[in-house]
Amino acid sequence: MKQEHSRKQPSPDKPTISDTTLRSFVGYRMKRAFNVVQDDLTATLRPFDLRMLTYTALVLIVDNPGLRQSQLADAMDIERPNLVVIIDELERRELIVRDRVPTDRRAYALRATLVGRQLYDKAVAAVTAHEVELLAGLDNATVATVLDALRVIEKARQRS
Amino acid sequence: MKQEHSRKQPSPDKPTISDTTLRSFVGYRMKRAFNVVQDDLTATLRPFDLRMLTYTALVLIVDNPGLRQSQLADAMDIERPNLVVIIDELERRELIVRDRVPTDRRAYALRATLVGRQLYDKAVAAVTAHEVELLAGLDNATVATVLDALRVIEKARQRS
DNA sequence: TATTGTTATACTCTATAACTATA
DNA sequence: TATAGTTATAGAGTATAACAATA
Repeated sequence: MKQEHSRKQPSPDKPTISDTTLRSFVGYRMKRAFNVVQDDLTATLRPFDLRMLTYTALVLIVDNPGLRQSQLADAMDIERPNLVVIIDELERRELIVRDRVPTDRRAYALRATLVGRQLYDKAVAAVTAHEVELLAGLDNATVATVLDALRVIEKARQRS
Repeated sequence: MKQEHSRKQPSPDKPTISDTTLRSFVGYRMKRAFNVVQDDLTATLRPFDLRMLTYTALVLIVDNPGLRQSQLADAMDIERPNLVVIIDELERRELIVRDRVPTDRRAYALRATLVGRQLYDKAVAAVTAHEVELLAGLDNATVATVLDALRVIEKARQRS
């Protein structure tokens, strides 16, 4: 998924396509806005050789030293098999280590290395800076309202 | 992408993983919320044998009769090659037709059939109903604020 | 030469089934 | 039996290069 959504400049000759019906859906607006956020994130993480998934995994491991792969998969809302290659990559780059858990020799305790924590610091700072720029057009109260609304939507699934 | 994000019930024995750092990012919240919205959309469209992409294409064709494939690809923000299979599927199901454009015999004018318009009506109604349910926890002013903020974020890419 | 639609191809993300080694 | 991690595999969504037909 190269996912760069290249910006086409508006071609002034062709008639514009109406997406009025779709615009009335919050889901459609969320997808379009999220595409922009994700493209920005991808570009921001590229200098660190991280993708959204490797970044997310690294952050969660730094913040939760010793967690198991199955816990991490749960937290990331992905299946265990799909986490394996992500962890493989982070381990190969010596950003994290897989420690055997003495009390349960089936499991691995994941921990970040010093290099991993240093990359974490730089990547989190870069993503923070880019988000500030991306949200520059919104005041703090609006952002707070949006975050709150997103939480309500995220939790809405359990009611269904 | 089966993408059902199965709800795991909280396991009360295991320690909970902290995602405090990630929660501070709007992008992370948007992804988690959008996953819920997309899962709901997928489930809503399943009875109509539509996916998000085929649904989006059908809506845009009904709303913009006669548009070209390249225009539709632009509107959907996907590459032309990826649209071909989507249009193939809609045409095979006789929801749309590809009419040759007399003035430019390279291009196709896309139009919905009666069956396509009927499916459109039913699908749009179903999606609308599900969105109302999904947003039940939010008042109208909040939804309006969120929609406005999403538009600002979507447009923010052009400033970068 | 440039554009429209197409084919072929590859990469990423996701899901399921089945295996191993432990418990 | 059940669980943790793994392997193999398949299906979506996306991107690029190259082609034929037409402009």
